[in-house]
Amino acid sequence: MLDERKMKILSAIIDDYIATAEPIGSRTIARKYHIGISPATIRNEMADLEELGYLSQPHTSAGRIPSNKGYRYYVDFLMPSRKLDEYEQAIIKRLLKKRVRELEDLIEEAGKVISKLTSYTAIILGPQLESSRLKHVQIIRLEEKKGLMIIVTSYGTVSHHIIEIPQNLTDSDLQRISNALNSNLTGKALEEITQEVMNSIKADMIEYDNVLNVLLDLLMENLDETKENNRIYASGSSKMLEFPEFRDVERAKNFLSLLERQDLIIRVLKTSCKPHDITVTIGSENPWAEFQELSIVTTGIFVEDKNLGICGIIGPTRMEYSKVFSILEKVTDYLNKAISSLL
Amino acid sequence: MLDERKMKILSAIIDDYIATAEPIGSRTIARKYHIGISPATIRNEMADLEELGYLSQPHTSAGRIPSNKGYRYYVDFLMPSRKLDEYEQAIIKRLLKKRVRELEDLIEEAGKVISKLTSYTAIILGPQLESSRLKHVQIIRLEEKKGLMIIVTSYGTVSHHIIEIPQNLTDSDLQRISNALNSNLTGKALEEITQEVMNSIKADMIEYDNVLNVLLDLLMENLDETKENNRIYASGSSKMLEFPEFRDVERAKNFLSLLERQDLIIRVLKTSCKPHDITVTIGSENPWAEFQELSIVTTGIFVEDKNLGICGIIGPTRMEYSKVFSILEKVTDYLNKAISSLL
DNA sequence: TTTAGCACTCTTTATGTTAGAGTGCTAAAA
DNA sequence: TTTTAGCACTCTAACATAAAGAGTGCTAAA
Repeated sequence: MLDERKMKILSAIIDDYIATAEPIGSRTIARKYHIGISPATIRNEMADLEELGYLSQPHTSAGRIPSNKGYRYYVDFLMPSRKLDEYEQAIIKRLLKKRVRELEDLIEEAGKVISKLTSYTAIILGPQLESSRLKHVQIIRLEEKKGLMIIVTSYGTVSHHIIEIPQNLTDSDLQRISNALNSNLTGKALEEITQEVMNSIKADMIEYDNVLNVLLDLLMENLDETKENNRIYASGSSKMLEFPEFRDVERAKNFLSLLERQDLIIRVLKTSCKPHDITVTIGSENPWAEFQELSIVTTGIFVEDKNLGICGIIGPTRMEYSKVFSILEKVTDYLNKAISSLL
Repeated sequence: MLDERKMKILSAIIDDYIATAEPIGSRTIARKYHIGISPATIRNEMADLEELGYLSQPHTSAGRIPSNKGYRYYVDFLMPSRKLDEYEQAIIKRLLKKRVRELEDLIEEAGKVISKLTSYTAIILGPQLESSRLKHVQIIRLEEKKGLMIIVTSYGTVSHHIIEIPQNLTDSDLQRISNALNSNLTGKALEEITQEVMNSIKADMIEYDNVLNVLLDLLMENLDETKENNRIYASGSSKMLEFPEFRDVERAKNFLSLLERQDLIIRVLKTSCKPHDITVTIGSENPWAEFQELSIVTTGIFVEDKNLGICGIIGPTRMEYSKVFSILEKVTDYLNKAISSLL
């Protein structure tokens, strides 16, 4: 644990660096943040902080910048808590008022709000449906041999799939099959609906024999597709180019291509996100090398202990953590309320 | 009309500039493209071409670069037609094989293929549903007071909307209403379903009186939402940063924020796209100033004379037009086939 | 323990210089 | 009349050099 004076200095350096993106020297600290000690003393303390690993120096005669360890200490102990200003409050409140009828739209809107308010890139991972329960299945005929299979989950997500209707099933057959599927499967978690369950349904309804087989296989397939609802919504990526960190086009390009690698982003979000808490992953704390100079702040969206998605922000390690925390907290707060009213 | 020698020179300059992004001088042309005349003669011709507006000079002692007018002439008269290589053929063919069951997925895939093959940004505007016909409407009950309204169009697009089911309608009521809606509305183009049509249905089914009113209003609302299916899919934007045109971060940022302005992009696509033809809009030919240094190549996706979407490429004016044309042509070709088989 | 003073380091910015590419013009050649 | 060689001229990009500025670490005094 650092002593109070070191904390003050570290805090001042990080605050300043977050604001200016420039290495900061002893003189500046003494002038701008009146800690009541001379630059020389600050220099000594800074040398200590560097030795302890909280700061680093781009080159011998430059000021100091925070290291990842420094940011970590800042986030854990030093970061001031921050109230939202009226503008931010207003924008977030408007989220709730938007006429949104589906979970996915809501989540997308939330992403836009977050990126708008923070200027960082918001990444939102849609509802994880493994633990959702099946609410309704229905097969509707569209044409002679084409139908629509609709799957509704307890999270309010709807997925539809155009399917081939085998042979000459009548409409009432379809209805009966739909009913049977519903009475057997409704209320089950998606992950509980396994091949065995399907087999037992098949056994119960041998009258339809292989026609049913085909439909059940299709359902199974579509359920799997539904489960893997790993759609992510990223918004506000162009704003990131305003940060001096990305003044170099090469870096900007790397960042943007990173965002296009959906699979990687999904894994990162999932590993970094701890339930019921805002999690920060700073630079090299991230196991993927591509994120060396980026920080990720995530929080889960939970309603009734169900994980309905992950809300994240990705930005340079020099990030306004304090602002990001306050906004992320508020948005997920509102999101939770909005979702509850939606379910 | 230019004489043949001027055409050759203009052609060489544009080909070279497209490949290298460097102003090109008389000496280089004489060396690389053996037209059989000396640099001095080429210089004279270049001065003529500049006076005619086909070329311009970044500064007095630099080579020439094509002007917008030059590109226009190139695209209209000079551009070599180009065959796809095997790799490109293979990638495009794979499009058809992808197991895709919905129009929108297909369109999205096509966008990815285009951006992959061209390295420019592909922008695809989803099916314009105004002229599509209603294929099926159905209301399904999910809970006591919640239902799902499903709208299927003749283009194979499905849209669903969670709605409140008013009062205590029974399931068979819902079925009857669905049937009535279907028999009255199926086959009608979406744009034909007006308030008047709705009113006449209301008149036919007074038994349900205001309950029906509510549902019909909801349907109307949702149809409107369905019609405005202006979803665009952009892919491959990060690759654009590799072009020297975007080596300046400021330009890169402008380009990326441009892409985020969906409404503008939609308008641009719609105005630039002429039916059944590949259209090129070069730089300032575009009425929107933001596109000064960009070119847009678009083509409509038509099946049975119905516009099912617009396929576009956006890139720097220094674009490999020839390549883009060949790829765009082939992709929409395949797309048409794939869509026909889907409908 | 703190601070003033100072020599030293390193980057950034400005300035000047040079090499190279390309042009336009003129006069000779075809 | 058209083409070409030659040449003076222009402009940029690249490099070297110098000066200014910011910041440090160390020493010695407070």
